[in-house]
Amino acid sequence: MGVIERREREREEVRRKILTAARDLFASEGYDRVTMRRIADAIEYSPTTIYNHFEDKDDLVQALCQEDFDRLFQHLQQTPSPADPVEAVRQLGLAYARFGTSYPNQYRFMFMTPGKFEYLKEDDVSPGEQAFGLLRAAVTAAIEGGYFRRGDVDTTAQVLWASMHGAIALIINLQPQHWPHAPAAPDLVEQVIDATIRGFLAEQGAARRRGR
Amino acid sequence: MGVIERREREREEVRRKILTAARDLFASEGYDRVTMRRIADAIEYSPTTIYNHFEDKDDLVQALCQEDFDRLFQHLQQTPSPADPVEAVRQLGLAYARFGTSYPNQYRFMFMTPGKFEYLKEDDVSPGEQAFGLLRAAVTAAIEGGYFRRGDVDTTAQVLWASMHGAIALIINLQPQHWPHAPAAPDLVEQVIDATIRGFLAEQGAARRRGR
DNA sequence: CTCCCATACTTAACGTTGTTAACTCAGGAG
DNA sequence: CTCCTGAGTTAACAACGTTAAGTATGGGAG
Repeated sequence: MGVIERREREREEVRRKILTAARDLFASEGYDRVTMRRIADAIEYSPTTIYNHFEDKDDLVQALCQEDFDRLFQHLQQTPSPADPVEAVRQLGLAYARFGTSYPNQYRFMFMTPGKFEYLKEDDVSPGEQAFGLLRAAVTAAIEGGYFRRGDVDTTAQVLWASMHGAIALIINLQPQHWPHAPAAPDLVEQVIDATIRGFLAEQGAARRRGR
Repeated sequence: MGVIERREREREEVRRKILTAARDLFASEGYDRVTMRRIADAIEYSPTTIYNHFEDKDDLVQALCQEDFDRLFQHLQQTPSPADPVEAVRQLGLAYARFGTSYPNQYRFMFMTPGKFEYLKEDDVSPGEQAFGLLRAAVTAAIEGGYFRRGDVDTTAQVLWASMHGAIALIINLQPQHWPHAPAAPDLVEQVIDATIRGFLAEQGAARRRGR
């Protein structure tokens, strides 16, 4: 009697349709420019149908966000990790920035919409924390290898995160051509990650890096 | 025949009423939570009246933003500037962060709303550019004094700005208690400015700073 | 086969939003 | 006194998120 399984599969299928349609619209427009009605139009259902699968717009968009965190985690995990711990941190930062600038609308919603982080408490290990864990691990390696100055791992990781976030946020929010004396976008990202890394180098690490 | 002057004065008065009412609501709630009707209620005029003074909601909120940039500039200008150029940069960064975390809604709108920067081109020297000019000047002094490594002034200033912006953005958008292993808010700000400054110190500057 | 009912979906509506067309009406100009 | 400018209001529009009420479809029970 696989009827209930089939039903569930069909239900999941509609849910997927909604999610992908919403993601497409979302990726090209912003949060408030995407309306429930337009999502419904895109999948050729009535607007009310969406409410059979999601509590409200916030719920829908949070489900989307959940998946995006997973994508981010996978994106970071797939970047090759060089043997040099400092270079590994650098590559991780660049990959993070690549994600943010490539999918500005998703990034905006993930990290720049106030009060959207509650669901992080739901799972014990959310994708968001997993992603942060990658950075944490890289920083730990850099500290223990003597490249980074000794200090709190979490704080160091957070500072790196905050700096990169700032670069990404500026780039995707204010069109660079409008602010004073802007360097090209990828340039800013590299300058920020390099400067922040330099700020954490131990004397020994700095010497080693100079010698290469 | 001062009648037209009086009329103009009255008109300006209503305009001011709108602006201050909008600012109050705006400061306590977000951009989209403040409606034209509520602003109108607050000043005891009909909603349509606002449209006699401002093109639309964006125009109103941009006028508000204009003023906020001016406030930011004055806030930065009023912070005491120590003789040590590095310390001056540091204090400037901290003052900037204080502004951002004290007025999160204004800050959000100034720097985190996409495509709101067009008006920067209107004036030759906008308050935004003036504020950036302060940072630029401080950085120039630090470089010319031999404290900061030689390099493009604008790029260095932008990196400092981006880093601080990242710290502020994280703090005011995601409530810190929700992210993993968060340091206290002012701590993060200090850690970020210190790390970034260290990243720009010339060897000579680092030595001088160590010796104090 | 028939009745029934759960479930997926739609239609139609409500209240709220930004915005505008059409008006009222006071008061100085001629 | 008449006219006209312009600030302000009323009433409405379309679009939004959301919901109550209704329709159909299709498998299980008698």
